Parts: sequence; structure tokens; C-alpha cells
Amino acid sequence: MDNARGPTAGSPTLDEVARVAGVSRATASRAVNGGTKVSEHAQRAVDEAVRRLGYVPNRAARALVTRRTGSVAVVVPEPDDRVFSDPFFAGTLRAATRVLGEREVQLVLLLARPGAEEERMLRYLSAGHVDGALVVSHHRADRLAELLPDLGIPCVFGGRPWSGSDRVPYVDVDNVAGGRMATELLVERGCTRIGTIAGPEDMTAAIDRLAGFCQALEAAGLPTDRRAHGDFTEEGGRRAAEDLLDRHPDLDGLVVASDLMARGALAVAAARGLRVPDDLAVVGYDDLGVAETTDPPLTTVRQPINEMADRATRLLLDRIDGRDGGGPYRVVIPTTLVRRATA
Amino acid sequence: MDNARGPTAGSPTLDEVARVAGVSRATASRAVNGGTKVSEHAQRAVDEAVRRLGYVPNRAARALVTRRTGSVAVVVPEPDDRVFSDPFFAGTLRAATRVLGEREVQLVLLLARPGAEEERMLRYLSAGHVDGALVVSHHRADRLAELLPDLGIPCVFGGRPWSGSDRVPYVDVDNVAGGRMATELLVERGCTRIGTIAGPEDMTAAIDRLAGFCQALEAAGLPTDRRAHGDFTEEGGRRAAEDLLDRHPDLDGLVVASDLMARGALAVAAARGLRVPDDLAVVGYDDLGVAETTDPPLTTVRQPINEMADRATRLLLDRIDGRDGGGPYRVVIPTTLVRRATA
DNA sequence: GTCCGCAGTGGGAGCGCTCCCACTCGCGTT
DNA sequence: AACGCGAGTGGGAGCGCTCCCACTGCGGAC
Repeated sequence: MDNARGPTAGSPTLDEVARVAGVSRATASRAVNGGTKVSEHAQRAVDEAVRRLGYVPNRAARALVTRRTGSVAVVVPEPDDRVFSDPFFAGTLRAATRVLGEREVQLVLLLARPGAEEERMLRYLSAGHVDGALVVSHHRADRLAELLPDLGIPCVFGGRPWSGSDRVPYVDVDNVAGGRMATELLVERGCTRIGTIAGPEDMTAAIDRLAGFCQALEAAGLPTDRRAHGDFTEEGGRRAAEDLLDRHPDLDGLVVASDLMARGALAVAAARGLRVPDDLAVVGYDDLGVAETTDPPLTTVRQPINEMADRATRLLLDRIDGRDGGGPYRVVIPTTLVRRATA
Repeated sequence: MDNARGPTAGSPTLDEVARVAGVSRATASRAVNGGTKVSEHAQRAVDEAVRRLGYVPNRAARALVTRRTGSVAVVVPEPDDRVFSDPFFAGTLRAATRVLGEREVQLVLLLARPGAEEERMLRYLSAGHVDGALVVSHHRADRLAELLPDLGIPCVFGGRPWSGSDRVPYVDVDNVAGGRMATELLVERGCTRIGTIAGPEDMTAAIDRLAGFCQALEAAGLPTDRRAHGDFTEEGGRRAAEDLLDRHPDLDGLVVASDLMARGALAVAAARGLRVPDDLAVVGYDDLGVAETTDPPLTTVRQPINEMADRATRLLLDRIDGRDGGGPYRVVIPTTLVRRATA
């Protein structure tokens, strides 16, 4: 059971680099990490040695002394298994990967359902195994926004957190404005019996979009009580649409809090023989790939998910590096309306 | 710019644990890591000290000496941004997270499009930053199956790899049998003009399903040339169905290599006024959530994705631990047919 | 001409851990 | 009574790195 081919078989160390370059280990170290106070001559020698030996710094050794792990966690406290069916995650993960990759920071994925897994996740985060945490898809029930700041680990939320919004930095899209824009479009179109399929009540994005919906209707002097809630999935949208249309068969406008749900609603409308947009105008939310492919193509509110994740990740990196005093910090990104065929 | 509150502020070390427990650091270490050769008395004292101090081992220090990082990479060499829209990933990631979590191994997500990002990914893997790699969604163009074994890092493929299948361990579902079963169902049903929407030609899963399709048709003495290819997305399925039905309007049976594509095909059939299953019987592939919600509900081949990812992850862990000689190793998991309304 | 300052350098300590090895001690064996 | 032996223990080295600090030259200021 000899574990591998002896001790340092392979991986050259900084010592070897130093020897080959004819300098001390300290100088080699300085040369490897952005050469402050290193003569041009020494720098070249070290670069050359690194190249020849194929030297790669040992992350563990470096982490031991710097107390930095060079990795950040993407935390997904999602009770629902279908997390990934939401294109929101794809975009977030992809953008985070890119930004982190630029800086050679590794992305550790932490998937945890509330309960026992959440326990372990918190333990993990507080153990200092990562330098920071990016929290995505936060729900009211997970008390992450309250707990994380006390863990002493830098964190940034994607989407406005519950309760802790004064303690925790976050990047969000302007969901209130988005909900308002979607609704105003229907008002301008001449709809007067406008309803909404809102998202889950334990997510701030859903609450905010609903608030925007109400604002627009109140401004137009229209009632705001035609509502149903879905869980951001297509099936949930279908059920909510059935429910809403049963209760309000005279609906002529519908604001849906996600494109996936809107697709479900479109199917229900078709099944009931409602022509879209003539009988029922529909506006979705996301524009992350599904809106183009619905039938008819969905008018929707675009979330600049890529920009959002990008900003959030950079903000986290900044905080890890101690830039920007560590106070709360928020970025709100505007949304845009994308007109297609349903409204 | 004082970085945090001094050096060891907080995190107790093993030394402190040892002191509190009244034993040596060596004994404390033994007690903390599965207590071999530790007296019951000492074990209790250490456990107590760990609890009181809230001790958590420093991963970096441990990694430095054991030459183990305690993390594995999940490699997704996916050229397509829509990776996550495929429920295949959700399942894989979720199962891997669970298995890895049990052992306190962290999951590092490596997303890399072929090209520059792939370069970096390979560099990363060879630098020994992770103990092993689980490769998911491998394509012919990424030469991972050839390159990885030479990197000296344990790896397991989810799905049969191209070319390197003799050098690389993998876990796969029996796609040939799955394709055959789906096709046989249509044959038994009495269909005689059976076509297929196959997956991308650069993925083994697609090739294998197509092979099963051909086997079944040949056994029944039916022609196998009614084919179109899609990219496993709904939109791709739609396009392929249009194409296929344009070329063969008389089709009475359709085997589709993924449920998402099948949904697209169903939409096309509906648009053309074809009744499913009476005019056109359809069988999908996956049963990972979308098959239940199509209209009508899709008859499909179930991939035990959870079991597959579970096995693959455990296999990887075994190889990392040096169990099972390190030779090639393959697991092929059977699929089952799930009958719903489309065939 | 002496001295200060500063760029560049190397020695060495030490991060927190594991593991090798030498040691003690109580027991059964000869 | 002397010995061997194995279970349990502690000392200490060392993993590969960074960073503090002391040192060497060499230029310019006095």
C-alpha cells in the first residue's frame, strides 16, 4: 500500500525553481507572485525556471500561510430539486465561473436543502474552507441572510435577501420596475381586467414583481386583486392559470412572473380557446431562452442575468480582498421590455 | 489594511485541543481521524475538547502533508450554454453532491467550453488541485478521454467516452437497449413506418440509442433510414421533426432520443393535425421530469440518472482511495420503459 | 569622504497538520 | 526472574509556501 511513487515524485517545488534560477527561495516567491522588488534579471531567471520545470504553486502550502483558500462557494439553498430547470441558474453559474476563472479562483458548489444539509453547509462555510460565498436562490425559510454575516465570511447575495438587506451586500435586478413595466404595457394596450401569476411568496423577486404590478394598476385606477401564485415552474404556471381563469374568466391581460410559468399559462389559454393576445394578452419575465420558443413567442421582461451574476461575483471578490470597507453594498440593475407576439 | 483580526484569531488548532485534552498532539490527531490505537480514555478527552473548542481541522494544513485536497472536480466540457436546461445535469450534480457530502469531500465545478477555457481546465486538473475528476457530457471534440488518463489524476466518465473506453472507467446507462426497447414498443404496436429523431452525432449516448433503434427495426425487417438529428433541446427537436415529417409525411411511429426533443416534436405533430398516438405514436427518452407534463403525457425510456451519478461518484472515490487496481472499470445500468399516453 | 536611503536579496521562522519512530508500561511466556 | 511483545503514547521532523527582518551594495546628499 505504498501511496504513490514516493514523496515529491513529480511536482517541482519553489525550492527547486529557486535552485535552477540561481536565486533564493524568497526571491523566487516574489518573482512568482507579481514581482515587487525583484530585479529584471532575477525575474527572467525565475520565469525561465518555472517554464522549464513546469512549476505550479502548491495551493495547500500557500493557503496554509496566507489563510486564503483561493476558492469561493456558490450556495444554493434550494428546497426544490428542479433548481436547474430554471435558466436563471445556468446563467448565474456560467457567469460566476467565468469571472472566477479569470482570477484562478475555484468555484465550490454547495447545494443544500433546508434541514440537515443546511446544517452541514453552514458548518462548512464557517470552517473557513472557502474565502467567500455567493448566495443564489435564497428563500425566506433559510435564514442565510441573518446567519452568514455572523460567520465572518464575506458574502454577496444574488437577489435581495430577506431581512438582512442592511447587513448584506447584494446585486438584484429592478424587479419592481420590471413588474410595473410589464403591467403598464397591458394597460397601454387597453386591457382593463388584468391579473397576475406571481411567484412563490417566500422569494423577494416574486414579491417585488408583484409590487410593481400593483403600482401600475393603482396608477391606472384598476383593481389589483386578480392573483394566483406559482412556483416558477411550467407546471406551477399551468395550475395557477387554471385557478385564475376559473375565478376570473373575463381576464384580458395577464402578467406572469416567469417565462416558464407563462408557457404553462399559454397552454391553458390555448386549451380554453382563448386567442393570445387578442382575447388575453400575456407578458412573461426572464427572457432567458424560453420566451422565443413559446407559441406564440412571448413578450417578456428581460433580466440581464449575465451582468447581474458578473457584478455579484466581482463584488464578492472585492470584499474578499478587503476593498470597499465591508459595509452593505447594493447594486440594482434595470430590466428591459422585450416585445414579441403575446402583448 | 490589516487582514482580519490578527493571525490565529478564532480557529483553535490541534495543539490547543491536545493541551485541553491533556494529551499530545499526535494522540489528538489520531483521535480526530478515526481513532486507531487510541485508548478509550484519551478518545473521550479529545472528543470533549473538540466539542468545547469547536475545533475544525485546517484543510490546508492537512492537504499539505497528506497530498490530498479533499475535493473532486465535476467537469462539464460543454460547448453549449444551455447545459443546465437539460435535467440530466440537475440529477447528476445533485447525486454527486450528496455522495461527496457524506464524505466531506467538496465539489468543484469546472465549466469549460472547448478552446481557451479547456486549456485552463486541463492545466487546473494537472496541477493537483483536486483529487479526482468526474466528467459529464463529454463530446467527441474535447479529447478528454485521451488526455485525462495521462494527467495522473483519477477520473470517471458519466457516459461512455469516445475512444478511451479501454483506458477510462465509466458508468453508463444501457442506451442501446433503451433505444431498442423504445423501438420495439412501436413495432409491437403495429407501426410500420418508424422514424427517429436522434441526438447529436458527437455524443456516444446518441449514437448508442440510434444503434438500438436500428437493431430493433432490422430484427422486424423494417427500414432504418427515416432519421433526423437534434441537439437534445426542445427547439432542436422541433426543427428535426419538421424536417423529418416533410421528408416522410407518412410516418406512424417516432422514437425521439430525449424528452425535451420529444416535446418539440409533439408540438409539430399537433400543428400538423396529427393525432398522437393514433396517427403518430411517439416514444421519448429520459423521464427526468418533462415527460409527465407534455400533452399528451409522453411514453418514454427512463434513465436512472440518480443511480448512475451515484455509482459514478462512488467509483471515483474508490479509485482515489486506491481501491480496485486502477484498471478500466465499467458499469452499465439498465433502462426501463415507462408507458404513458403517446405510445 | 562619510553617511543615509533604498532597491534587491537571502536566511529563517513558522503556518497546522500527519506520520515515523522511539519510548513506556503491563502482561503473558519461557 | 528475566524476557518479549504489543498497545498506547509523545517527540519531532517536515510538507511547500510566505513574509519578516537583517543584510549588502550603490547612488546621491551633505
